[in-house]
Amino acid sequence: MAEKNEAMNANFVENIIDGDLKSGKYVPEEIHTRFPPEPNGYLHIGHAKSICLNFGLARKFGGKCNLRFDDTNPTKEDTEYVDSIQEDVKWLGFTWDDRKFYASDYFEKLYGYAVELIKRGKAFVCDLSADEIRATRGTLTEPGQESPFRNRSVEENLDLFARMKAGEFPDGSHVLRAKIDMASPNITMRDPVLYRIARTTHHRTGDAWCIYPMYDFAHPLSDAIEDITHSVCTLEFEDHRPLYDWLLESLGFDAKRPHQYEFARLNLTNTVMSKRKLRQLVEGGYVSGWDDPRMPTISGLRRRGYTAASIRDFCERIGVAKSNSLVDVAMLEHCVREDLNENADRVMAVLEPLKVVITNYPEGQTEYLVAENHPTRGGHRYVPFSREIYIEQEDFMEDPPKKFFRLKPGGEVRLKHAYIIKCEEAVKDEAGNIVELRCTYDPDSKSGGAAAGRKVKGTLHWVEAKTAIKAEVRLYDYLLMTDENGNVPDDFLAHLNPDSLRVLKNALIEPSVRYAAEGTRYQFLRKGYFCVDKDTTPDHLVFNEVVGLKDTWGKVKG
RNA sequence: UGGGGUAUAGCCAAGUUGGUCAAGGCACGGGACUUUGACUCCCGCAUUCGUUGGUUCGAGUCCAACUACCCCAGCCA
Repeated sequence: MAEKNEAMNANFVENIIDGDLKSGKYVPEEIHTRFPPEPNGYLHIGHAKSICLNFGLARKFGGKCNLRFDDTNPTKEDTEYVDSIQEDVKWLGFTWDDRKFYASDYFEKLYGYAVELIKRGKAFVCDLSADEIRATRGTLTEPGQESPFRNRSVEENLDLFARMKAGEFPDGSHVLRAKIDMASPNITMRDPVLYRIARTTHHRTGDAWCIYPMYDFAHPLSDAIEDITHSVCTLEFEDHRPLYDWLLESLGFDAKRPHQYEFARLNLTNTVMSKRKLRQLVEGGYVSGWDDPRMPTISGLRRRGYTAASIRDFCERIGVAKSNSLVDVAMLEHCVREDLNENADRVMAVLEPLKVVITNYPEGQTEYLVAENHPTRGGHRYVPFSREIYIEQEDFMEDPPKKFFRLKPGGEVRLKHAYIIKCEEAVKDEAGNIVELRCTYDPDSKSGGAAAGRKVKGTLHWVEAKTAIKAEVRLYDYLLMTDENGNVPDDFLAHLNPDSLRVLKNALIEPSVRYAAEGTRYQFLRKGYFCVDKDTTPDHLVFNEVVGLKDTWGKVKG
């Protein structure tokens, strides 16, 4: 299925690792990456790209990939998220074995490194307020000014830092800063803050600490502690690489220390990807939750019916590079279609039913017709057929355009797995709406029968009236509308698609799916792929549309 | 007259040290097949690699200048 990518091109990170292997810097087993989410939100398809890259690299080279929660900011983090993140990574098909770590595991060691940095004269405690630090940082074009506390003695810094840790100072009164260069053109290097005081209960360390390391300090050291060789992150951290290197070198890590490499994050058409915007959609009630099937979250895609394999395949196909890009969501859809075409059983469901009475079919008779479950993988089931059936409303037109291969007055059409029928009459109500079709069937045209060879142009799906199961079917369209370039404008809430969800309460489905388990995926013949939703109960089936079938006719008729 | 990045078809994206190199996928168009207008299968889709110069027998690949876009002034990550 979706994993036949041996021929895929290597991305630039693989090339770098290849180089490190060829130069003898590392042997394959040493290649070590990590996926470092902050547990402050749900994972989305953009994270999937990073997960596939990091775990994929380790798998490809025979190394390891750690799962590491970057939990250095207790004000935003919660165990709710660490649980969902683990579930999502596992579901995507990756394992960290016994290598689940937390930056908070290293708080003690990190503190030690900070002390060492002070001893080496490369960090100092600064008493400036946040506002003062900001005011003295300079601008993009002007250098900053050195803090008046920059030249404190090592002893004084050690004492102050210990007292920060001991809780002697109020939040915000002191920070530990690296002593680098206030005139650096790279703002990240202008004596960056390494530790801040925050009396917040941490989801894992509780109230043990009142000082917490900043990402820039914790990340490179966590990487080093775990023997990470290739620390892959997104483009916006490119400016931080000099600091990453400075810290490791200042603390004396050797030539095999970790190195940071950056790639472009994923952008998708018709989608927003930032945690902030996704949160707005959830909290504003625009969607039903983080796992709303229209959300680009892993949990949303999973509920929608996307397979893990199709998401992995997608991540493989889009590649990994350094240029900002916007991937057409059609690529993602293509990946599920390909997977489900191969792996989903076919079944017949009529989404918007129109009753058909076959007038020359014996009243009270029911026959069970053989129906293949899959065109190439085989398997079969029996579907009931009798005098009254339902077809799709859109499959009948009283006055159709040219090339309409479906039912029309006097026209013939094949019923999949069954007979050829001919439309004799369209029955209307007082308002002129077509409410029922009266047809005749050709008994010799039975599917698989001796005289089944007769060809008619169209083939329709259908369900038998008495045995059909009523179901709720949820049809989806893109949550957001885009401009001509495929971009969702910044005021995305003004571009919500009002028709992103359509609920059909009167769909009718063949009886074979009555006991389908949550998560089961089918192809509803001629319509698309559908997945049993978790809202399903023993007497109420609910399906989500995963993705529609490609529809050439839809394009023709416009 | 801050720094860091990126520019190859509508969208992703390959192009090792310059020499049939303009891969592949998505989308799109045409055709074949079809008891899913699906699938599958053919065929088409950049004389051109952001621009302009230059080096060279030869440049997407080297040099120069220019242009466009993205990121950075959290005690967020």
